[in-house]
Amino acid sequence: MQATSYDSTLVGFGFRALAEPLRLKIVELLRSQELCVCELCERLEVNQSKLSFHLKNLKDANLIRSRQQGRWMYYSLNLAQFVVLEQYLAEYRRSFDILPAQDCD
Amino acid sequence: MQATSYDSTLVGFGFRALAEPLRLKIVELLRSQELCVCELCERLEVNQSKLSFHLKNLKDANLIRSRQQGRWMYYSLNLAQFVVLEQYLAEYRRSFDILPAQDCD
DNA sequence: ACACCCCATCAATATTTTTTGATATATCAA
DNA sequence: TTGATATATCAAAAAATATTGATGGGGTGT
Repeated sequence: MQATSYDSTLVGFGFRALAEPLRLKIVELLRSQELCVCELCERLEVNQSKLSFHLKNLKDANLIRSRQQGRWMYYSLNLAQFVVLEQYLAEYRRSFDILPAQDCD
Repeated sequence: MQATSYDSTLVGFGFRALAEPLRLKIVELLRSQELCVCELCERLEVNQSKLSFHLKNLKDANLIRSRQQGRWMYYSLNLAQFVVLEQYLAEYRRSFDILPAQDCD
């Protein structure tokens, strides 16, 4: 891929974060609304510890942000990072110049 | 996410396939050229068995295609599936209407 | 036919990731 | 302060994924 500014490692972390079904559900829920952990627990029907693990994973991948308010922790999407991933993939769309393989023998 | 036509499961498989560093390297190599397994082996400096495992994974995710010619197997990108993933992410870019959380207490 | 080569697959092992349950921390309310 | 609640973290177990080395199928050339 030609010289670009993104960090391929971070992109990898992003895809890895989205690779888990529960985490994909989390971001899909957050797409319409910021939510607190307890709300996510209920809607996804998972225990709090498991949810916390996956939220941390998404946060490490920079896909979500957290905001504490009193006892509650609210999570929301970090859309900028979704754009980073989208644009990484968009580079592929522009691959008009893929060469056929050279014969191997 | 509002009603769309893609299969969220397939999208998940796609992200999962791209979540592995070696597989990301593979698709980045294929971006400029169709390549046979032996060529990929050399360039990535991995053994053939390992490569085969990851190629199968990418193929199951519909991200690459294979073409046999004689003894050689040539792999190339399936750009359409990259577009599917890109468009999945593009939906997030359009999330202007994310609501703040309702207070929990 | 034979020998050789490219690649896929398999079984065993190693590694990574996830789940679970327990515990810790921080906040709030009384 | 005390007790209750929300969330994070930790260690151990479980599950999923990846690696390795061996084997086998199919194609090629002799």
